[in-house]
Amino acid sequence: MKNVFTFVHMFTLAEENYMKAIFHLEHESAGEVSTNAIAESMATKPSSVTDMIQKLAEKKLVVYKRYKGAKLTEKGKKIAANVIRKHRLWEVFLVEKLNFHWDEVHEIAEQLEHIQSEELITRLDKFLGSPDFDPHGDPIPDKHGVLKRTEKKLLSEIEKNQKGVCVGVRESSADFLQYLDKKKISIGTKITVLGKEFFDGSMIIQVGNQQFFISHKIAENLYVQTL
Amino acid sequence: MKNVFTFVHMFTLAEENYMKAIFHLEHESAGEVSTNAIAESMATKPSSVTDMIQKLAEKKLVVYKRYKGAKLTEKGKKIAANVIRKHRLWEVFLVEKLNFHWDEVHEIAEQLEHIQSEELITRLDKFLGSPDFDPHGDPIPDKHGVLKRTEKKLLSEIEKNQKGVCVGVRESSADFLQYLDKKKISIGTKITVLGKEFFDGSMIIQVGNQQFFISHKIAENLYVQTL
DNA sequence: TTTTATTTTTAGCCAAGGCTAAAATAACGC
DNA sequence: GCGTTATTTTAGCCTTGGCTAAAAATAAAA
Repeated sequence: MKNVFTFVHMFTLAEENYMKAIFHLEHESAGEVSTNAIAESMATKPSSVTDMIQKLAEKKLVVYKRYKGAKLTEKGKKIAANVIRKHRLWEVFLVEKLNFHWDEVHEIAEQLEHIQSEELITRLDKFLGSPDFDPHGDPIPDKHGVLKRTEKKLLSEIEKNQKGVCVGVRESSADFLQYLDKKKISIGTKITVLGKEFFDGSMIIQVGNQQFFISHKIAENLYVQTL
Repeated sequence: MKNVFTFVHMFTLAEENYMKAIFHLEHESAGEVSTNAIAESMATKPSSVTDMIQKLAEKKLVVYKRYKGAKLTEKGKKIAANVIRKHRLWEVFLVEKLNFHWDEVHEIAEQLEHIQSEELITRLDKFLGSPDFDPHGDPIPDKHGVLKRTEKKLLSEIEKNQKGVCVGVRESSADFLQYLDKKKISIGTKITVLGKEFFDGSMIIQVGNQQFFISHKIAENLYVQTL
């Protein structure tokens, strides 16, 4: 079977970015995605978003009804997943091969994800050993656009005395990633919840032989797989 | 000393492509580069070129006088050399690491050369072992924009019974590169001129243990270093 | 249900980077 | 030197993807 991403049409940088944003927003909360939500996530204006989703609707990449938000079509979903696949593969490259730190790669991958060559991605994937996850623990869609679903929970959701292994981050700002580094937390790190405060959701956790306090804000941005 | 390519301003894709084209044309024949020549090399219209070189002139990237063509300033030259540096480093990556063939890499490198991150290029260069030449034998400018000058001649310029080692190609179309492959000629291949026809410039050459005829057109597109 | 607030869309404008057609300048041939 | 030809520039238009301001639709509150 031929690679699903062999499209006749190419898409502009802007189009790809819109589809990617909508894809992410659909996964955060199911159903239609609002114009405002897209605008906010892309740091642009709602009026610009309306323009673009109308164009995408004409190209059958999203389903759109006035005032009712947008939703990717199957075709749109596959294109978005492919952009995300490229983004995450490049992040692996940057970290594994060029020794970048996980908080430095996002911006560069935002550019690399738009390079147009399926052959390039096929070879890059092979070169990297066909990784399943990017350096932040996010799953890499396969060449058909399928995302491996993982059994991950937010650290904030797990109970006192339970253990988990860090599998990803919900937010990947440099600030947050640098905080995690300072605390020696990275993908694969084992975390034990020693105490949990009901009032504000803060926790005392054990990482290696260190025990320390973390706020709810931290706990709700860290994905773990319970052990 | 700080890296010369640490510019405050970023340039658009179109601006970078124009500077690159002018850089190449200046190296083909010294002096000002004509509007028409730029247009032809970029497959665009002379009127579009006039527009752009006027913008580049305002930004002090080229020197321009109406009807007199354009010439890169020192700043423009450095920017162009940096784009070329990136292009050629990426070509090395594609061939050496991803096992692309030398006739497949140009298009992809045309896209990759515009990725903006000096740190990325610094690390890529190191990862590749700081190569001096790209897969077509073209020299890679150093981080200050300096091109190593090489003692290369066209095969068509060397005399009967002389030997040379192939160091590059003047033209790098897929057709030409595939012809060379068929004849088992690549960078590093030793070539001996067994005979040379004055009338049409054709030659009989020896490559490995094969002897064969080549036209002038081939000979004037192959760079060799005489032995 | 009516008013008010919020969200979304429309209308009209802007810059970048293309294009064509026509005008201006330079170069060539005699 | 003068007309013809080739090159270059200008003027005006187009598309993409932004923006603001105002209008319209929906949602929330009274």
